[in-house]
Amino acid sequence: MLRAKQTLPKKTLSKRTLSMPTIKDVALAAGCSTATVSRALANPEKVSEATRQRVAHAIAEVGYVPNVAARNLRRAESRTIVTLLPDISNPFFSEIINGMEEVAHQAGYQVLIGDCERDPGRAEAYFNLLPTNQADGIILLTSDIPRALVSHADARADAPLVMACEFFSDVDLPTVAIDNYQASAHAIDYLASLGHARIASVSGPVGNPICRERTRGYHDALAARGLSNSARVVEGDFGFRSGYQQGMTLLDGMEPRPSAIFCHSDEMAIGVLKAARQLGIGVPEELSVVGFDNIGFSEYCEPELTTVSQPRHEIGQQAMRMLLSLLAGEAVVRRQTLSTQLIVRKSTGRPAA
Amino acid sequence: MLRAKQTLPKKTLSKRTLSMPTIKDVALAAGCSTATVSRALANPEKVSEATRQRVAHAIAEVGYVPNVAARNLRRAESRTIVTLLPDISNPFFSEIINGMEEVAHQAGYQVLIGDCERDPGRAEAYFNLLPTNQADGIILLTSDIPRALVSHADARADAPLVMACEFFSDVDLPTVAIDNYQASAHAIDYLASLGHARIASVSGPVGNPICRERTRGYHDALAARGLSNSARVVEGDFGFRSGYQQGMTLLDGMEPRPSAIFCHSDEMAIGVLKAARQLGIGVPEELSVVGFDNIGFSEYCEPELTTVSQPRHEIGQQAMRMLLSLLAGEAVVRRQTLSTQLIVRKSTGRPAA
DNA sequence: CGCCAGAATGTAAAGCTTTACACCAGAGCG
DNA sequence: CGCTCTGGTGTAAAGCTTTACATTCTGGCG
Repeated sequence: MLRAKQTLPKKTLSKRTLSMPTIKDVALAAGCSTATVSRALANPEKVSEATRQRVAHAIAEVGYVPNVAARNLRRAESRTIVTLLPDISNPFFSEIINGMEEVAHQAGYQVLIGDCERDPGRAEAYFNLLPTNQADGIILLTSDIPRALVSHADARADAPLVMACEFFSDVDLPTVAIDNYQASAHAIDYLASLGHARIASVSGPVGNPICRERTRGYHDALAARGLSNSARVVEGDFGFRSGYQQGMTLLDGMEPRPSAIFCHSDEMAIGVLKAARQLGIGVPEELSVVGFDNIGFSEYCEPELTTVSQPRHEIGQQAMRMLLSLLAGEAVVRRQTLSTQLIVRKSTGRPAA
Repeated sequence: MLRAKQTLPKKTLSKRTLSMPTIKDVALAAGCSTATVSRALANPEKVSEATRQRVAHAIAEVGYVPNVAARNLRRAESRTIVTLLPDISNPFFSEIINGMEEVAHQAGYQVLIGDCERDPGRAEAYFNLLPTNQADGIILLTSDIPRALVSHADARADAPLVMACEFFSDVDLPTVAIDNYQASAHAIDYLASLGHARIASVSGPVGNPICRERTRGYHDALAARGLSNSARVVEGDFGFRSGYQQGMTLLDGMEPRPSAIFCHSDEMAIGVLKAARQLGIGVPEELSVVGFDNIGFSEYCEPELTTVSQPRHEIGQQAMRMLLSLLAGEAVVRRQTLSTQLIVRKSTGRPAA
């Protein structure tokens, strides 16, 4: 079907059939210099009203749209923020990302999502975007990256790095997160108040600081109720499968069997639910299960999951705001703690007997 | 804690404390011109072995890393591919994205994820990245965008646009997808072969071409079995909630009640499962449910979901390969169809009585 | 009236790379 | 020996914008 065109020189112009108008064309049309056009766009207050008008007209007339690459090159910035996360397929992150994008776009920034899926090399590649101005800042949604990448960052108080949800035990970055200790303790307290005396926990990776915090909250809350001797923590990886496996461990192997299980993620809680089902253990009659994150599924599993909800959208927004402030050279509150909420659904109840 | 530094001029150098070495520095160190350095990197075969060595050394010595912004400006490209999707929080897309990123990174491209979450303005903004060389191409994972954006694209055979999963009824873009008609017909056939005679369907948005295809497959498969008169299709939006609501419509309102429901997404199928549970309808004894997509959760719901699986990773890979070929000016097979698989789990069985 | 401040604008360099073109030397060949 | 290639390299322009600095002009003030 190839129409006309055929007679073209070679195979040039696959893009930009007619090359886009540049700032020069605008200057010509407006009868002023390129500098003035540039100023009219970037610092309107430095240009007279009349000129501003003429420039605006000229821009519309020639259909000018600024070449961002050239601008970024000159300004030594990219207007791009990278967010590093361990696993893009975990729905927990999507709402956070939405929050981030919302404020980023409003400020004229792009968000580049960096999936590190447990390959530390990836993280390094993304960090390398920083010194070359391919990215202006990074928001970390994972602490599972080579420490060397960030270790020097807490010295420079204005390094364009912020953590969201997670944190490092040894590097002090600006952070927005929840109080994991509190949230966990509160969940345990809730279970204890229902009468549970044997409360086990499926933790996330024990190397993960937020899991440590949660486990600390778990132990302390148990201790406060004098239930320390029944404590039992097993390790998962936040995913369905590990929840199922560890659920089996806790429910099939142990004697006496726990009457409640607190999980560090909804996916693992749902895995535990499956294990219980398979073993013929009724939830919540014989076993209570609490998850963490309040992902979409948690309302649709059987039974609906009691879980700790984080304000994910807000976490994303705040983290991005914090990073943009950092980039603007403004002072920031280096630690923001947002509140959680225990959402009680159908997977928890009083223990049998 | 602010160390030394305090005595700095103003607040300059927040980045690039020591400005990065440029290609000039390398040229100096290697005793050649910048052109030669550039060639040594981009077209090694055009440079003598000896020079190549010297350049390599010089690069290592001065710690040079190319300025991508400058390169992109000069080359009028961005090495960035945008993928437009309707909803980032839908886990269906994450595996596709992984596939895309895999081949993109290998080829030195970045993937920018564009979440259009039902705001058509967003899509337009992303399309505008194309003429300004902020993006080199777009992969569409949604057909729900203003038609004007793509309508002229099928004329130019080499427009850097490809569709994955979805397609337009009226615009003929290079596409990689499954055979939705087939896949749907196969699922219905499977249900019919179990003995089901009243098979309803929860479709995705009826304006969506892939849903039309699936519904066509549904009707034809029914007709082939002489079951046309029992056909019943209701519309959802792929999400949990709509599945639940339409499940209620089908199961609570209708007489006689369908004995099987075929859903256009796993989320909706899981919603139907919840509706059935709430109405005390046993699955699979009294009702069979089939989903679509085989998302992670489908193995962990109750009962485990029978579903149509798409090769998501491969779809992502192929789509990206196709786009990169397009960009390279190579000819491409404009329509790639990948095969699906019906994964039978526990949510389907022979109808009662 | 002369000078100065300040507003408005222009000039040109800088940001870093790629690449068209020119140049040179050496090889092969008539 | 002279010519033509060709492989290897250098020069400088181009890609587009921003911005430091220079310039012009105006009005105000002493």
